[in-house]
Amino acid sequence: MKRSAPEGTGAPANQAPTGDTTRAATDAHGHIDAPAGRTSSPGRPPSLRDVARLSGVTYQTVSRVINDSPKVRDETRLRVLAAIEQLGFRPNGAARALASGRTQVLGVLSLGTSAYETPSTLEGIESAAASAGYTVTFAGTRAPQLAAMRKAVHALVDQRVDGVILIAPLISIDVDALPLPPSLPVVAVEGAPGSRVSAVVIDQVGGSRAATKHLLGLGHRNVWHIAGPQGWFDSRGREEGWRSALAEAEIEPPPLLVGDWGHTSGYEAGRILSGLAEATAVFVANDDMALGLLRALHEGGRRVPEDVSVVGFDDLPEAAYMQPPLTTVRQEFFEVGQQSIRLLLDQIDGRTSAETRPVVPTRLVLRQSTAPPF
Amino acid sequence: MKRSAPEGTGAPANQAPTGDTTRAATDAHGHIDAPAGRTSSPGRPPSLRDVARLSGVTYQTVSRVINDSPKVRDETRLRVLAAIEQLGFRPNGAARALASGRTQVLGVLSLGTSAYETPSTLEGIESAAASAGYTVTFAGTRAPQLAAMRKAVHALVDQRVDGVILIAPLISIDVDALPLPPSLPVVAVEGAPGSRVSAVVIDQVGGSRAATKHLLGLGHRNVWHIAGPQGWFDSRGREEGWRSALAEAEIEPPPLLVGDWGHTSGYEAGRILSGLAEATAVFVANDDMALGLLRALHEGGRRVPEDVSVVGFDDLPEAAYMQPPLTTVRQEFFEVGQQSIRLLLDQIDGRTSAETRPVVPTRLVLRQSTAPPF
DNA sequence: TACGTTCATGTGAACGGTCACACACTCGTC
DNA sequence: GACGAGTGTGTGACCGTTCACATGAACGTA
Repeated sequence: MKRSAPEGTGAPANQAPTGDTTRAATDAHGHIDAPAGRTSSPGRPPSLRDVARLSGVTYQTVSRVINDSPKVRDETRLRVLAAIEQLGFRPNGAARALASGRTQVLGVLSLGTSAYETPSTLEGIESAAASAGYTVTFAGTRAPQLAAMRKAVHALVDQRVDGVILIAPLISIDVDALPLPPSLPVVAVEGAPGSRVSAVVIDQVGGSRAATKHLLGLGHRNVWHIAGPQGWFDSRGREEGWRSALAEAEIEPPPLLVGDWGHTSGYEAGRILSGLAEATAVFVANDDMALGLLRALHEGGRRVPEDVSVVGFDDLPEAAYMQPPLTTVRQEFFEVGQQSIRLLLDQIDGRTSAETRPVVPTRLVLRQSTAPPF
Repeated sequence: MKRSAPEGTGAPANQAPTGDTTRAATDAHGHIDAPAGRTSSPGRPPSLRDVARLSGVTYQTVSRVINDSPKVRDETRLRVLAAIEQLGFRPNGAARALASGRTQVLGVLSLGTSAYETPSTLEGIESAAASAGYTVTFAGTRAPQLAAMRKAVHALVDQRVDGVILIAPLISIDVDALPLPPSLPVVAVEGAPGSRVSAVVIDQVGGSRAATKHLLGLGHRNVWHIAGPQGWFDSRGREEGWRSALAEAEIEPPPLLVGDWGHTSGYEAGRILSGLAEATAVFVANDDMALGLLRALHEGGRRVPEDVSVVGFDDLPEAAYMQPPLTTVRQEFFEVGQQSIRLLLDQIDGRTSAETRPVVPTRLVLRQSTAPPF
């Protein structure tokens, strides 16, 4: 029933491509047509062949037109474009992909999208991809279990995406264990160093050093740190920056507090710190935890910045409106997204990019949550 | 270069259909090859035919196996599965889509993804879609201009997605003006009432009424409102709920303040309200603006909730950690995502869902930003 | 013994494009 | 006046599946 033979359109094949303007005019479909719609389709959307038939050329010529081939006479092109418009023709991506071997789709593999950073990075990815003519598909996993990740990879591979961006900032994720075809271009965001994939990294260490040194420079004798969960590249980098700045000042680091990125864990760390009179400066691994800390400090009767100075990391939009406005380290997530696409397209197009591991800078944004001690 | 004739296998054009088991056995390239990987592929990923050849059946049988057809002998199935495993075969989605007419991909059309609500909804969409065997593709626009939206729609249509979820809470967006094929299932999240698409809506009005009545119930003589930008369904619904609650109490609504959802606009509205002694209760259209308001009130020396009561909308994760913890109206974004997928799948599978316009409830979450006046 | 059934597998034709090449024309050139 | 070089357009094969149907073997049953 589906596969019916092409059948008597009644129109004899025209030999002279007259390009008759009169015809074009009379047939101008600019008029307000019946409410039903412009394409009186029998069911299946129009194909190259339908357009070809209507405009009196072969499907190949139509193909040339939709691909902007220069080898088409202007007159012909116009005729074809009119037919395309009239029929509401849109090329079939699946057929294209099958024939050409390229899908013009990029895959993003991530571990959940509710954190602020991910969607923001995604925006960068999406916009950069779009301007290069690519669409973006997501395959998420909430759990960083290998099995789930494999499944997500399969979804992408089955779709034959032209490239993959891997947002998997967990140290435990072994990129090489993922069932990615060796020929598939891959770019990792944060992490997976040493493996075959190139990566975009954020200058975590630099930002953390700047934050810690800022507090030290204010005159604090020591700086406490609320770290992110173990196993994250981000946590590690930030802790490292903090340690290195302290080491440089020859200060023995105080005990490390560890959170899980969430507000609550920052709050809990804050309960502990509230009781410690010597804790006059705290560098928190992200703004969310910093918010929790701020609240705990407030409840504990310790004023910020008079009694305790706080520096966060991320520069979320709300950081400027916290109580007090939070001094923090800004990360350019959008740029991360853009850069990762750039890198990926380089791989796809066989360009050998000079830098395989671009570092996106961070910068300290001073607001009102820090002050000299006393 | 790509289309090289099948060559140098030494095998003369075989007249016997490929299913020759003997040949398959001798020619089995399944031998343990160099550590490089399991598939000694010449370039192109393995296809049904490759698997068929290796396992001594026809491509059709392999097709049956990967589609779990019951009409395959167990022994055969095992043999095929082994070959699939050995070759690392993965079905080609494009070819599948072309032949079957279904892509198993759902499209999401939105206007940017950095707001909290969108990614959260997206998560719901993604997880529900995944468990139904669908992948999700995004087509974003930052600008709600029709031209940009059309382009995004085209990206989805060209991909031949099986259905579309439209996140476009702007009243001005005319769904029917989008170049969506009439046969394509579409579900809108919030809005676009009256058009051919079904929609998932959030009980904005109910939530707002609850918020306003709560403030009134506390003894406030009046309730001010900081609304979202004009042109959003959300803004409208929240304003409506507020108005209706006031009307019910026979209170003349105070002048409306209008923001743009951002922290800053809430802050600015707050500067105004700080100077107004009679403004003892404020219902803000979202938590972000509420945060700005809180900050402005603090700077203006007005205590919350002692001098001014504040209720927000959304229940962002940070609401509980604001200063003071914010009483707000909770929206279940994740559920919105799930519901929209459910509705969409109903359309795709031709199920006639009982409800075409499910309403996701909201609920007032009491915290510490409200109190009786004085 | 012949014969319809059932189960397992094979066959050929789509699906809607792209690719490499072949085929007319129309020129300018010697 | 035949010839090589563009142009623009057509032709056939192929991409990797699914679909509808054909075929063949094993099995009762008349």
